[in-house]
Amino acid sequence: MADGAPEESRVRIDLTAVVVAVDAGQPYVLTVDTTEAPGIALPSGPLVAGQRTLQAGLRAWVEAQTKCRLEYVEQLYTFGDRTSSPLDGGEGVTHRAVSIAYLALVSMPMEQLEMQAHWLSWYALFPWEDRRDGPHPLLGELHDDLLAKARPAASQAWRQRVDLLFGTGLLPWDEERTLERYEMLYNAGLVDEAFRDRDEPIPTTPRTNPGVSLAADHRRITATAISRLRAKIKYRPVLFELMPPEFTLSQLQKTAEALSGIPLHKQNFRRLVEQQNLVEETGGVATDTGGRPAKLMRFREDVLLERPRPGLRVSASRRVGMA
Amino acid sequence: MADGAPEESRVRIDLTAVVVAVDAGQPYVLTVDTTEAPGIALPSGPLVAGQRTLQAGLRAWVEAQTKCRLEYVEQLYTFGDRTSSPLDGGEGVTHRAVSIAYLALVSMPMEQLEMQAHWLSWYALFPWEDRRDGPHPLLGELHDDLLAKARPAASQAWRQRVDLLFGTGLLPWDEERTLERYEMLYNAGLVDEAFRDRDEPIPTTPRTNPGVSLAADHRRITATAISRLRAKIKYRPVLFELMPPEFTLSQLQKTAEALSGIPLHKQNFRRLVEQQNLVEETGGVATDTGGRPAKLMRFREDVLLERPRPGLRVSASRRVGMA
DNA sequence: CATAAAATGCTCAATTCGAGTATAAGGAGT
DNA sequence: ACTCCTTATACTCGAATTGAGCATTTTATG
Repeated sequence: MADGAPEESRVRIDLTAVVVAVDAGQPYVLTVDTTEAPGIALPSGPLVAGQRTLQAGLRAWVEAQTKCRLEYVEQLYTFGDRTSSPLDGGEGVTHRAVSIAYLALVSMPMEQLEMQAHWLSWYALFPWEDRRDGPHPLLGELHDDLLAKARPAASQAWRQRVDLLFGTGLLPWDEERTLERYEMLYNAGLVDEAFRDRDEPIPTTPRTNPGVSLAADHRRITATAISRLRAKIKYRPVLFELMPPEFTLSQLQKTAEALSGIPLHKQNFRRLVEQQNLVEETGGVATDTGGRPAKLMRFREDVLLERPRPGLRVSASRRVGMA
Repeated sequence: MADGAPEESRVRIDLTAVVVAVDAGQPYVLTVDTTEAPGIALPSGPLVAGQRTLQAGLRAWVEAQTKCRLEYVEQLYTFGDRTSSPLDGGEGVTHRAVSIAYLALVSMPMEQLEMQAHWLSWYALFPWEDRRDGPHPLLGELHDDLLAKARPAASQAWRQRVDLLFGTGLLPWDEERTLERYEMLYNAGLVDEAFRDRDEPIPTTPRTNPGVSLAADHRRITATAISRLRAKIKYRPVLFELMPPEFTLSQLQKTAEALSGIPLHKQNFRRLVEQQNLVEETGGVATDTGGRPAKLMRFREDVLLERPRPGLRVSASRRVGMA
């Protein structure tokens, strides 16, 4: 146990937020512009003395940088290994930064954000993760590029893993593996960060960087958030954190599809929501549907007390999405 | 973004490990004896300069303190809020510790541990979590004690939540909610740590502390590990990290039961394992079963490349366990 | 008033799942 | 060798869940 060794070094801790919102069926992350190279980053800042909890520190930073007030917040992961370059500051004290990342969900706020803050579509970061209209055209290219990276020796296992993650083959697409897919692309040198992190020039030869890059390891952190969120909507009612107080079942479905990136079977989706008793009618109707008006619903807060693990076990339609 | 403010404070980071092993159908955590009050703690130590990654630092500490070499390691959670007492050190530098907790799985090692290191049965820490022979006798008491804590105002919701977590009622037991149960007990002042953390004397009046206490927030960290592990065996083949190279299906089942704390239906368990193609026969048989010899199995490493989310979707027998 | 667009309701077959029954193959005791 | 006990393994059955599609209702639009 922690002998108070003199060698002990205090490191800097950054708090980083992936703030997610969905608007008009599109998912967004909250970003801030920076003056440095990549230009776009997640809101973040160092943990400072005054803050009573880590979360409080995070909220403060996000509000300061974006004027966005957080609601639901959960811890994601603590990064300390890779991208934070171990540039020692000098005399015995290590300056390596550890960053604690959080996932926050807000229902799209109408308030004006800070000037330098923007909502960035998360499929701008990961185009291949959007399969709502079938596999993304980019997927084929990525698949080929990845296979080209195989060292002949391990090529069998490599090929299998590529197929597993990017599934152009017989294996089903697993939408929760966003992080693993990003990491595979990173390791294969198919995203710009891979070169940037090693201070190599970004090659322009065979392809263009698929998706927008972010500062530091922020794109990786965002991938972590997506993986987590896509998994979590299946067993916890977090989806409702993204919804306005009243919504139609179609809007709810659109939100679920936006997050998971796959099309859902409409009738089965309703069945799921209803039999899980997640929502109740408000009495009102939405008439701007373009067809039969939809009943307005609200989340039943007390499901949290009733059901052991409420959530929407969404799964892709078998046909659709494989078009 | 992180303006290099002078106010910025460097905090101390502890790396803490929950090392899990299963032996003879019983789950254990690796502990070290300390000289301070609670006497027992998880292996842990501060993050120091030399270590290249957080995991490497963790492995080093655990090996140094226990002589146990880690295999599978995954990050659990970063604690910074609660129990780490915010005793400021003085002059502008905060001494609050953040601790990054890891879950490690090893197949029970035969090597001798360090003197002060021991394997502690995790149900010594959380007796109520073991329902392999039906609900633990302690559960009734806990349930009553918890209900007694209800402020009359919120009593309805409180009662529901108690029932949801400790389910003496109609709701099914959710073995994954170990952490939430521990936290409820903590908040209700039913575990000793609740008083210790506030420097209050530990009351002896109504009851005895259910389960063994650990140093600092280590019991909470262990609860987090259990929750995570119980969830994870359902969708990733982590169970095999705890098994010897060859094993029988019964041993595998015993291990699954040890972790999840619930009895499983034997025939269905085999069906699951087989249809998931998680294992293959080695050819050998185990004759020390006390009955018909069992075929020896080994884990099929390549399932990691084949199936999208291999795991054992274990679920309790409906009858058994409610005895 | 016909038509299009959604919303909502219902059916059906294929799996999956919980549970139970039946059979096989050893060892221990007589 | 035979009986009994114990565990392993095989197979069956009904209920619940799930993927998919068809049918009907209710609006707005032209």
